[in-house]
Amino acid sequence: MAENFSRAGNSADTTPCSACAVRDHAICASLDCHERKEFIRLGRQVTIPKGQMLMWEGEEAALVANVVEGAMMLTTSTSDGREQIVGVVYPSDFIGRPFGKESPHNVTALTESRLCLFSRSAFDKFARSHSDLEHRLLRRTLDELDRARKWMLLLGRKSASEKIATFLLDISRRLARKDDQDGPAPLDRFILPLGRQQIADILGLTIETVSRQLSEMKGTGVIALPDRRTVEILDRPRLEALAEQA
Amino acid sequence: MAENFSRAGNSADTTPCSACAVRDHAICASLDCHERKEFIRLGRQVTIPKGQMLMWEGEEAALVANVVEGAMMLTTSTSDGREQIVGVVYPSDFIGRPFGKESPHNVTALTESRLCLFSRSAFDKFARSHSDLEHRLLRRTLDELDRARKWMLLLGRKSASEKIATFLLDISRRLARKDDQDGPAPLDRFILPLGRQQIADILGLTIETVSRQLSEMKGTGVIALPDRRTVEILDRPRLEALAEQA
DNA sequence: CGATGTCTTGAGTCCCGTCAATGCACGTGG
DNA sequence: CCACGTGCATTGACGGGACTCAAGACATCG
Repeated sequence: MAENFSRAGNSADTTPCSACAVRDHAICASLDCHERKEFIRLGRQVTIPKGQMLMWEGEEAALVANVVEGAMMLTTSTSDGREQIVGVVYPSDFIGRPFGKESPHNVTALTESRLCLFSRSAFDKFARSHSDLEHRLLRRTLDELDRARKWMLLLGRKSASEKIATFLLDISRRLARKDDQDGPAPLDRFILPLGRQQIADILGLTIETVSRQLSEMKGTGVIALPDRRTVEILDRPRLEALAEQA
Repeated sequence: MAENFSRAGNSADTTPCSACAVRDHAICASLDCHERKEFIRLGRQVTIPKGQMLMWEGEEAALVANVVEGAMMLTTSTSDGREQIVGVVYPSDFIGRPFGKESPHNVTALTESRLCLFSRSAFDKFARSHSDLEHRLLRRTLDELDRARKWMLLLGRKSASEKIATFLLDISRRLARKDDQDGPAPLDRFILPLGRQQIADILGLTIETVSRQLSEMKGTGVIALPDRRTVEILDRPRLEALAEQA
């Protein structure tokens, strides 16, 4: 299934990890030099083109991966086609469903992405015998759970304008460490890895409502929209007020 | 803080676990006899009265626990008081935030509940040195994450009637193993551990909409409502159709 | 330069939230 | 025992916020 992805790893390079940008942030950080060599032999580096799906909801969960570069989304949908994005992952994040039979959601590349890809069965076995790796995966999963639950408050209880404001603040924080090597300060200007429809699918809105709310905020001078993919936050305090920050 | 909870453990009983109903389902199942004795010494059994809050959002995450009996809810709220229930836990489920500084949500007893309570720091230390326990906690957390993400689809994309139908089916499945020792078959008649407002807070609706939808379903003969806390599913296939099961 | 996909804007509708009154069960005390 | 208060739940009337449907604008690319 994944055989047609281009192999990015150069076979002359014995340790692709040494040049890895996310080595110290991903779950691999728990491994020492020797373990890492063993681990890397189980997987391979692949590049996924924008828009390509890597895992399917309900299919066998055959793969897991670390995101090295790019952005991907996790989605589910109802039988009649309504979609909901249930997560967006960035470099150093982990994807796939360890210790599970089937994938609980679709995984699709939002931008061209580089991954460190493993078969789930090999990963599971390795993880079970390296408890530091499991520990790190546990912490990551607990963080993801917190994030998902916080998002449930947004989906269930916030208005369209609050949703948009919260989304912009959230993404400005999450993009901070990646696009520029800017430190942890949130960005005031960034390029969305998502189109309008995808923003709608994250927030539980329609594309028209997203568009209208963004135009509204542009009109009141809270943000600027230099082009359709770029957002500039002009008045962060006002945006935070709109988001009803908890 | 938790000093005023009644101690349920009888000091003459050296192994409260031997009589524990959830011993083989909770994370403790990963421990052998010796480990379990060591583990139990770190914690204590407590009983929480209905309505009592055990953890507060944003407060220091000082406690973790296994639920032995009863039901509890996890909630968050906006600064202006809108509430969202982000999880409901039943016997054998785990609560609290290991390896974290602060609790990400409130935890409140829906019914009188018995817990196996631990200080987080002691639990963290014990878990770090017992990787089977951590493994089991990891699996549980991954399951919870799947569940939370599935709920995001409901919150973001489903209509009021679909929400109610999905909720009823979900709770009939989750109550099955506990109320009666009935096996895994979902119940067709059960007592809600939640009031109307709490159902609304789970589904991202208002109490009035919940009430109207339930009355509607009662009117069409899909369910019966013998009293305000009891639900009887009369026509499960039709209820499943209403839920737009994925 | 069309062709196509994406986004914006407008007009109209409807679902669900809001406000308000009523109903029902339960407990307390006169 | 009934009167009364309290806390939930139900039901109705109404309005508004977000969805739906439908053009039109804009960008990108062959």
